[in-house]
Amino acid sequence: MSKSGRPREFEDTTVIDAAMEVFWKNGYEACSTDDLCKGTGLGRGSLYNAFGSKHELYEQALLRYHRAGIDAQIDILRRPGRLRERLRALLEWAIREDFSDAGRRGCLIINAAMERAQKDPAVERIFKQHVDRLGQALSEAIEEGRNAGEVPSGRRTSELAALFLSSYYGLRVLNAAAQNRGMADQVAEGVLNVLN
Amino acid sequence: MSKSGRPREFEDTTVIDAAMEVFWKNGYEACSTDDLCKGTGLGRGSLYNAFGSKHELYEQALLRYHRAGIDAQIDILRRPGRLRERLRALLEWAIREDFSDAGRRGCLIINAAMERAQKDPAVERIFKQHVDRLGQALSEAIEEGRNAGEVPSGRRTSELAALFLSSYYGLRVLNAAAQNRGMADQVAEGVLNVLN
DNA sequence: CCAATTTTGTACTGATTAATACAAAAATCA
DNA sequence: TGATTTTTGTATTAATCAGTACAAAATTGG
Repeated sequence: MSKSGRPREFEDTTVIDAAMEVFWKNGYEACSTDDLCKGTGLGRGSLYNAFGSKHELYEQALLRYHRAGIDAQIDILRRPGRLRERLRALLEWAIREDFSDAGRRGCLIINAAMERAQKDPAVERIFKQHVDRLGQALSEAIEEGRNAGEVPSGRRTSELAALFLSSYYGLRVLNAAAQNRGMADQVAEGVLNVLN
Repeated sequence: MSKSGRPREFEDTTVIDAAMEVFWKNGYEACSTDDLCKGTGLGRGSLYNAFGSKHELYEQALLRYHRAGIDAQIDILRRPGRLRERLRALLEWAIREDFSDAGRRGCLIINAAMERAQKDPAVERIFKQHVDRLGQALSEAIEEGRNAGEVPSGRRTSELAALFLSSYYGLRVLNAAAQNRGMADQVAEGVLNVLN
């Protein structure tokens, strides 16, 4: 064991959460290491000593957001009840997020993917995993709904899942950029009526 | 009239197109005025003399992309034929764009909106206009399809248009970030089967 | 208490940023 | 031709960038 030395004055997860807020608000390129110091309350020495670089901290923030977010979404999809109500709950959760007072930040994973997936393998990997897991959970929910007779025949699960997935991401993009609550509600209505 | 002085050695539209490519590839924050000089072939003097600032050039590039893009999309939706085929043509056009050799740039308007709509009124305005006009054209096409008996009854036009719109933007986001051709085709299939 | 170790804050680095200053170049008009 | 005007390229600016150097501070083990 190494001699322990001066103890850290912060919790890693607390700092990562604070950094997440900074990246969420500004994006990666438009946020400086100084913004991160101010947002986390750490000095440069501590921040670089603990996390190595702006990019490593970004990865940790994204990963943490990804894990918490995907769990929340999957939980909603696995709650008891009819398929239609579970899908509605997911859409309403997203709309609530996108129109919250926190101010138009959208979904950090989508923001990051649009800004950086093309040139940042870590971002691409996390986004793909996020999409994969949500798609998987959607497929399972739809299968259950089918077994309960809640899915119109003649529609494949994979195709319905793809439709929901794209609508869901489209909804979140429209929400983040256009902030039109009426349109958001119409999207949700249109999506759910696919099950009629 | 002012005395004419030394004539410009470039065409404005050509330079804006070149700048568009630079912004498209890099985004706004991650591209420097030097990148723009190299991409357009102009020196700093010419560039600033003609366009004023990085941001003004960005606006012009976005506006030009917006106008050309929305016209192309609306043209596709107004072509003769059944509604289903017109929608398919639009989706296939988008997929072709997103998987072209030009390399994973996605839709410049969506990229710009995700990066900047929140803090840049010009970007927000252009994005909203883009969405509005595409939504309008979708509604008109759906109405025509309805009159031709191609739309299942019990579905409102506004709601179908919102569903197509969100799916369309979601598709483009998924394409840009995940580059999964199989998923793209499934989305298209799922969207079109809403008309069954 | 002291050597060893780690964290912390600050000062600093060289690179890059958007934008400007300005003189030379190239045109028009008288 | 020469006064006037605009464009062009280059040099330069002040600010900001991500990251580092390093000594003081704070801990543990002996």
